[in-house]
Amino acid sequence: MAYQEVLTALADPTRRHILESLRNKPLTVGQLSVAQPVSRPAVSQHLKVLQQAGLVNVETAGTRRFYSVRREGLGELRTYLDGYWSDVLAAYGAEIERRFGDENAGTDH
Amino acid sequence: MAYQEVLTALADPTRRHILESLRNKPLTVGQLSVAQPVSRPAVSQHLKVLQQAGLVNVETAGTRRFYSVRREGLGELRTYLDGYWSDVLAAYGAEIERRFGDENAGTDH
DNA sequence: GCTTACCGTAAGTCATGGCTTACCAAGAAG
DNA sequence: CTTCTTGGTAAGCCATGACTTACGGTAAGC
Repeated sequence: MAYQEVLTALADPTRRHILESLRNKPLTVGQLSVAQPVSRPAVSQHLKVLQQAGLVNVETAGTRRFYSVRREGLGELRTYLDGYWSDVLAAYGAEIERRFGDENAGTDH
Repeated sequence: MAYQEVLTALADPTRRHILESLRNKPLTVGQLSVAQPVSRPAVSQHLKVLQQAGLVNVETAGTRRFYSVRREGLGELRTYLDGYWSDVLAAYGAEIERRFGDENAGTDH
């Protein structure tokens, strides 16, 4: 749910591959497994991580479980990145000012 | 440089903490170290990873090295997220269409 | 020149996490 | 009811990577 968990979840190549597979439509664990180079239990474990990070949803249909991308999942990460981004930009401006403002003190450009 | 490396770099809590410290202004390795719960060499190693991921810049000043956030670094991650996001949104529309379009074929609501 | 501050690298230790096989539970099918 | 499919969980193995101490190399200060 927190952006930290999202980043941890997205750090693994297999999990990213799973998300890529879910990009177009919901799939079952079995369907996801055949597209992955790892075993089905491994996929299950990855799906658990993705779910806890809020990146996927599950929908049970009998014995099958359809996983789909949770659209709000990336929201928190995006919010964090936006905030960070603006701070970095402000810091960049301040750095410029500090350097060139100092070397020619008194100017107002 | 690739988004994979960015995600891997951002997955570590200490590296995120370092990036938080650099959020407002450039700092030396020593300055970064005192703010971290790990040793100075550990910080150096993390900075190497961050640099290879394109997330930080270095500026040498005598024996000191000032690290700062590389603004284009986050851009790559944003681009990746944006691309993925748009596809997911499109797939969501298609999924809605597939379900409600199918279960009542012929209607146009 | 000598010493001190700054910092990157090497080598080794140890925990984390990703993978496997084995197992178990629940619904579908016959 | 029995059998097959589907998939989550447990236990164990092993590679990766995060950390440490020790070292070396360069610039600054005296």
